[in-house]
Amino acid sequence: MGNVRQPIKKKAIATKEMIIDKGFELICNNGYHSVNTASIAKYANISTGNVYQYFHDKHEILLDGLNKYLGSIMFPFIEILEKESDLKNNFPVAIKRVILKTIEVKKDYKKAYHELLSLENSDLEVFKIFKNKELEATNKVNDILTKSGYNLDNQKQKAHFLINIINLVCEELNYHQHEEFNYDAMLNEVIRLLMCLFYNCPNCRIQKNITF
Amino acid sequence: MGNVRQPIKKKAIATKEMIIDKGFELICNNGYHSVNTASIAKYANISTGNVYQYFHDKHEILLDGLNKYLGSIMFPFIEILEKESDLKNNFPVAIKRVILKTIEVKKDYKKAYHELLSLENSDLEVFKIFKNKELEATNKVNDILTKSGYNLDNQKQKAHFLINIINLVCEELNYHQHEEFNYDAMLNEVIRLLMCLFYNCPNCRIQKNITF
Amino acid sequence: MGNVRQPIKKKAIATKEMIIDKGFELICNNGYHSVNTASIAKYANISTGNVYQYFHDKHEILLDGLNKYLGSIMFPFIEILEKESDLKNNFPVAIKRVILKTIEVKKDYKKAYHELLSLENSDLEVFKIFKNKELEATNKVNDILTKSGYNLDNQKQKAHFLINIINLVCEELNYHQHEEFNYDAMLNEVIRLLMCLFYNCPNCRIQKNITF
Amino acid sequence: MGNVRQPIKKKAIATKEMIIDKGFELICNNGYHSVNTASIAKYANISTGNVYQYFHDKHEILLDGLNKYLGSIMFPFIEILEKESDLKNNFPVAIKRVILKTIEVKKDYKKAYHELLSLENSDLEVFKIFKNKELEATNKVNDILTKSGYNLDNQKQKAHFLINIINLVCEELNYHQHEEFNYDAMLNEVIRLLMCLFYNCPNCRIQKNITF
DNA sequence: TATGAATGAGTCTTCATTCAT
DNA sequence: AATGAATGAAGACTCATTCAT
Repeated sequence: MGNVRQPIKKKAIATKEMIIDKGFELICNNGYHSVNTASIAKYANISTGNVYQYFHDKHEILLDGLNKYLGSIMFPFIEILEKESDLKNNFPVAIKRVILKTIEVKKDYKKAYHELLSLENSDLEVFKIFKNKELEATNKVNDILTKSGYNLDNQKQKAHFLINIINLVCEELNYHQHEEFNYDAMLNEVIRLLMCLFYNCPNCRIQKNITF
Repeated sequence: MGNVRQPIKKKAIATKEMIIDKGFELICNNGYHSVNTASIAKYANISTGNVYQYFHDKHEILLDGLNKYLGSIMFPFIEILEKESDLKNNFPVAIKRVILKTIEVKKDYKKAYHELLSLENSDLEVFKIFKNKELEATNKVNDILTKSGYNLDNQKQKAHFLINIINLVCEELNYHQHEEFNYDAMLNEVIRLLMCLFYNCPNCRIQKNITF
Repeated sequence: MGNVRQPIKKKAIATKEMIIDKGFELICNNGYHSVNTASIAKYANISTGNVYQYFHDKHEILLDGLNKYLGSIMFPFIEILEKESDLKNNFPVAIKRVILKTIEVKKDYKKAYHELLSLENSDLEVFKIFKNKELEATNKVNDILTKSGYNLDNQKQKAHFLINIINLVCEELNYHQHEEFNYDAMLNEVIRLLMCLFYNCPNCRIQKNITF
Repeated sequence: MGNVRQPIKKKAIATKEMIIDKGFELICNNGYHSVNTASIAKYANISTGNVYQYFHDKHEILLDGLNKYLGSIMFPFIEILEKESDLKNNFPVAIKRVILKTIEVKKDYKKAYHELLSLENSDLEVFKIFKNKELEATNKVNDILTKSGYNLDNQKQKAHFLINIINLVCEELNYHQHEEFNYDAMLNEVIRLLMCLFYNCPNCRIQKNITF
């Protein structure tokens, strides 16, 4: 594998970014295995060889693209949550709004979403980036919760769980629609569950003492 | 694409099954893209050309393998749950046992699990098989719940949710370990959540009436 | 690097040999680096892919070709020497005849000769094959000498030296002609030297006792 | 192919020499085909494009390097021989010393030696430079012999032969070691041969009159 | 002169599929 | 039905050289 260059001149830096952006776009839309370096070069308006000035191989383009964009594709939820000013006193309404907005944002990422999940599960390095981004997201949510006045046992795990639940719901609603399901009811159930998770529920408190 | 034969003689049927089994095994362990037809043929103890007597193409082997084995790989949970005799009166303990057993079973499927998730997200036909199997699983769980004496609102959705949550937890515990998390606490939280989902919780009942 | 097949059917065995023969011929005539697998395939009247059924890569074709042909290209001398019936009693005349015949045979290998020497010096595996063939040749010459009635000190080294000297002369006369040299005289000098090497020369016997 | 500049300013001359030196060093150590112009430029501390200010192509760097350094790599023997003051009266001891010193010097050139031999045999222009340098060396040795008081028939050819034999021995001892050979005996045989070549040997004188 | 970015033809290699027997 | 040989299109990557600044 040849050496790669660090772009120095302005135009070259732009070229490198262009390769990441266009390459990642193609990969997300058409699938990593269906995209070849020639098409990336063409789409980025450069020659094939130029790709290899800045990247060891096609894979590296993918990884750079993931590091640049994965957060906003997989966890747009964070940014949306950050804008909720009165989360603690208004949890169910706020969280429902957040979920619905997240679903909307994720609608644009349908193809990318599937392709990236596919890569996460077939490529160890991609998997690691996912884990890192997920951890980052968890920490951010935890911070938001703390800033919003929460101070819970196992709060970080709960933040993690929140993220996973939201993503699950978004997947269900955006990509996995089973026609016979009543998704509105499901959404309310989910919010009820999250209430149990984030608020002291006397019933649940009792259950806590049950050893299982 | 040549025509394929429907095997009639016993030996031919056995050959076809052998191709499915060995091919699917190789795909699960090494990845669909890394396995070529020559190695499948070799592993199945037949000649390369003979594969195409029974299958239009490599892809068909995958699909047949999925139809045959996907259920037991992705939803071993069902079989385990079926054996719990006293689910309703003993939910938290029973469900914890079920989860732990499921985790154990899934440990053996680590490679297959990732590869199949990868294919689910990159291959529409695989995706459809997943959806079918998931629906089947949901219906079975719903039946089990009914037989166990449950009669809940949105029971099917809840069954669906139960499956998703279990799978999420198994993934977390088997494949996605973040070192800093306390997985024991997380497991208990999950069970608490499932209690909220399957039992009337006064606190939650109140919340139900909140419009969000 | 993919797996290779052992040809089983007659035609396939012929195909493999054809690849070795035609590939080696092209390499010898045009140079290893100038020959590509496509041209080998074309010259052997097969498809590019078929080359890789029997060889891991281009390099393996070279090595197989060397093992098959290097001996007769580099050491045709042996076969020629074998035919001399009265070597011991007629050494100078016989050895001159052998040298001249060897030169004639080697004239046909001019291109091959240079290319192979080039590869010997740039490719460790080729180098090793050269060494093996050279040792083989040395042993054969040693046997011929013994059969011809020689029984000398360090006879094997002398055989080795004989080969090297012959090759040197052939190179000089066939490929390295400096116009200003009198090659006929040189040839006679060489034969004189070989006499010194293979016969008891009183003068030299004295020198033997000199410690240097 | 663009035109090249003849460097006039001191710095430019230094740059050109740097390219030759560093380029030739890389080629000798890593092989002509494995070294690319980018790495030569980098190693010479200039930019890629700048190489082409001084050289038409990569090949020209090689040729310039050869013209500059080939003599001292291939024929260090000359310089060593030049220092022997009493060659004629002390031939066997002197020549043995010369050979051993030459072997020592050549030990440092192992990689270069092979690479250059490889190029000699694959590149006609390189071949020509080799021939020129060899002729130069022959003439120098001839001069040394004359100055040392020799006045032999075919003295130039003998000088040429001397060089070739020395190189052969050095190769054998430095690079081609066959474990089963007794190299000390071989060295003595070689010196004995050279005695036959450079001194009137009565036995051999007789043989001279044999017509073969 | 010098820089480093850009070019694009060329090469090896893979593999699903088809063919001949 | 079965074998294993053959096909050939396609893709990743290299690198000497030229270009724009």
